[in-house]
Amino acid sequence: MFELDTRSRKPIYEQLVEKLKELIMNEVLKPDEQLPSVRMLAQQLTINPNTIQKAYRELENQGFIYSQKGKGSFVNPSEESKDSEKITAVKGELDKLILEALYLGITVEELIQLVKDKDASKRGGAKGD
Amino acid sequence: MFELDTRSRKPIYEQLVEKLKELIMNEVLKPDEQLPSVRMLAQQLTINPNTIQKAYRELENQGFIYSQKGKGSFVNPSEESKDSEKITAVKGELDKLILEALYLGITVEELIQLVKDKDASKRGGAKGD
DNA sequence: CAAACTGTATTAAGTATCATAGTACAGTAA
DNA sequence: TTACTGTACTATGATACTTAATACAGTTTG
Repeated sequence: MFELDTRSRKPIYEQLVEKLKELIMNEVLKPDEQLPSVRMLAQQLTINPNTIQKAYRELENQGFIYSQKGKGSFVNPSEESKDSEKITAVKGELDKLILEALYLGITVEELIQLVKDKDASKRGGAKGD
Repeated sequence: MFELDTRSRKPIYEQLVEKLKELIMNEVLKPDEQLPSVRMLAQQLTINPNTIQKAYRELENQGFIYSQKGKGSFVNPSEESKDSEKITAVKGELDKLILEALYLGITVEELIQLVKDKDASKRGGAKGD
């Protein structure tokens, strides 16, 4: 289900958060679908359950999932996870990256195409990666 | 010259790298212009010289500046810092962020406008921030 | 009820990173 | 020489990451 890079400078739980976010945003994991349990996923990835839980807690804080004691963790419908603070933050990040892209010589047209492609793959449901 | 957030979860040297990158990419710091020396900047920001040097080393690794023993550190002309690995990496980051932006409900038109605005402020030399 | 799942919390230990401090060496320019 | 530059190294304290071992609380199934 995942590939984690142990020798990366990025913490394992962060890599896990990124991967799961991607699966949720690409609707590979559907709204209200149950995620693998903390212990199950830990066993599959050969990682400590605490690390998994840390990732799940982070995903919950970011609004991507919700957890219920005794039941499990589930994908939060996207409408629930939209808040203005986050939108502002993402726009700020985008601003930085676009500046860097332009500085590196990537053209405006290329960037626009990147946006359009991503939108198409989202609507079409095709695999964007 | 800078504002650093000590209570941030981000390391000081990383914040410094980000700020300096921005100044370089916005051409506030011109090509071949000399940066403040390690010790000077450390004194101004009230942080340890080692931390400054770590930031400069990182900027040098990323191709944004070059340093000469006994002389100082200088802004690398942008042509020198374009390498394909980096372009690929930035595109990958952009891909992730665009997906997240669309997921949060930001429209394609908004994103395209963001790109155009950034390009305009770059060409016009106006302050984009 | 009991067993087997769920999420959650806590403590401990080892490792790594971050930041500071102090010192030192090498190259450049007045 | 003097006073700048970048660079390197050791040491120390604080914090973050990861693993480990338990433990508790809630849900579901038999």
